[in-house]
Amino acid sequence: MMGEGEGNAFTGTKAAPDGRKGSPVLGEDDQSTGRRYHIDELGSDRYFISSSQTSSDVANQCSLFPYAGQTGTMYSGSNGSRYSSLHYGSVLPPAGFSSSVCPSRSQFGSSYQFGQGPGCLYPSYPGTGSGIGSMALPGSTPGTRAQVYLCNRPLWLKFHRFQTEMIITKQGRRMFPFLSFNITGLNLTAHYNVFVEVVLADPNHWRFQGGKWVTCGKADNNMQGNKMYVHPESPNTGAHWMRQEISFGKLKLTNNKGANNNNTQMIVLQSLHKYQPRLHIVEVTEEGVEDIGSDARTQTFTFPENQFIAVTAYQNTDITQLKIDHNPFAKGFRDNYDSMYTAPEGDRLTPSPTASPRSHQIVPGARYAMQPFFQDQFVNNLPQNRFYTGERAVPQTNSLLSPQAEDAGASSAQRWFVTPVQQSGSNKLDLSYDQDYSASSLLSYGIKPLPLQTSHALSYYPDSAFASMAAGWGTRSTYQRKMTTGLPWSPRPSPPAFTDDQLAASKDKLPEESTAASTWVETSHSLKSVDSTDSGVYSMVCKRRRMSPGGSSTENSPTIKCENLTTTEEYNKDNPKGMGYYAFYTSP
DNA sequence: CTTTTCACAGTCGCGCGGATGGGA
DNA sequence: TCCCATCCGCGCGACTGTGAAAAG
Repeated sequence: MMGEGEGNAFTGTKAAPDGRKGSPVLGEDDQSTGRRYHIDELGSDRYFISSSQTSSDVANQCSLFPYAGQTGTMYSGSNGSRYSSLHYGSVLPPAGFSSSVCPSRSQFGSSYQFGQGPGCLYPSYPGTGSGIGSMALPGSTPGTRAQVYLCNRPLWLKFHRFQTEMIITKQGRRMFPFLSFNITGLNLTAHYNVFVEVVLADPNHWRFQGGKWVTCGKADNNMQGNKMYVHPESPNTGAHWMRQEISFGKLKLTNNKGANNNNTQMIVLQSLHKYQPRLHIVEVTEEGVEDIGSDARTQTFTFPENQFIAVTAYQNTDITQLKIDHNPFAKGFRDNYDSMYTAPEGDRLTPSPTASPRSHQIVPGARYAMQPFFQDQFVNNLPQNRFYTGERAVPQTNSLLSPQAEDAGASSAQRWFVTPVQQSGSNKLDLSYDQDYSASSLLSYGIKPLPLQTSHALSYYPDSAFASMAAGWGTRSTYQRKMTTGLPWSPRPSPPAFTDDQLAASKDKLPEESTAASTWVETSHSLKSVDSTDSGVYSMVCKRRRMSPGGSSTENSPTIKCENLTTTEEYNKDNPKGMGYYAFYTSP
């Protein structure tokens, strides 16, 4: 829980000098540490921010993670953009948590509804921290401190870069990306309810204007309706929750206030408002009854990259394209589904990496071996007929980028040029991964330990070597290889199970990961620059979709390559030691 | 003019029923 | 011949974004 003062600190840290909306989360997210990229479908990409359980020095944790020092309120900036409240390693006032953020079930009615009723929209944000901090609530004993991994985090980040939009309909629309978590640190035999709550992320009403999201008046804080979605498997034991991914793929969003109370599968939202999903884990009795007064048994986790604006129709074509590219249900809207990868090299819509002047800078395959596949392959895989021709002059993306991001410019590409040494390191990454999740885990997901990787192949179709993962990250690879892949949103366990040994091993690794994470943070500046640059490029490239093929031009190729380079690097940067596939938020 | 609603086409997963093959 | 398990194809429903029309 954060104090109000923490909010200031957060603002000061993140505020953009030019007054634009800063990058409250993106930049830092990308710097996430301890991220281990998992060879799996997209749903298996996880992120965690860990407060090392082996360390009692909470303060130290701040330096270990990208969000370090990002304590703050839900939103503190005048423009409402500074709402992320992250406080790793923050020492939170227990009082604030227990009463307003982590109400027992009996308190649920009001506490979990905040944001709905008049006058209760944000009160808890600045004052108590409202649980928006990506951490569990204090009060839980060290032995029961949970850690929550955000699955498919890279995908969330992709959307977040353009300001995620979620369609809401009267009959309810599923989220995509959907919320999926892995939980560790629970008591194996204790029972828990796991549920998601969606709260307003800021007090503003938003509208899409001039190619970007801008605030437009105040949010309607009178919105009634269900804001909570209890996982259908609740209640269940800690062992059960930790055994597999906890997916909320069936959670639906609606704007139908009348169909809310009866339908626990739907969360009622208001269009053009920004929301923040939160995960709650509540320890309950075996019968599923929450122990009233046991506030400490509730833990709340918030991932800022999960924020989204509810819309009845997509506003940003970038988001639309990302949805189409990654949502299996939208496969029918993908362009050149069959043709683009079956065409000869020269005829391929997607430019060959070797044809790009900058292709030599593309990160060699070895480095991509484990991670890059998860990230942004969609860009270089996009058919050229999607390339943006400048219809929108103001890339909305920029509004999400940190200011320094725009400084780095082209140099960022070279900064992330991968050397053979790095390639070697990536091989270690493979080992690292195997250690963490075992080779059997890899195999269970259909991942070949592969010899992949010439730089060419990897940079061009980086995800092709990992078809299952590609299903989520580079759906194009699916086209290319015509491989049957698991749905990216499949709730199947990943890793298959957390054995006690694995959990223990995971914990043991935390300090090491944290160390690596710290190193990464130091270089975050340049990384952010990379992100910024490529985001801008992407905005230009993919602003419009479904352009006539004749409108495309291979002149875009260099730009594409640049995007490819930077984006892939973006998700490599934090993984110098091959850790980082899994990152998690944990209670302090 | 902006926002919402609706019908639509395409894809996918699931369940059902029939066909097939092996064993008792 | 019967029983059971497995495989395959079909149909249905769920799901998606699109684009036009309606509503405000």
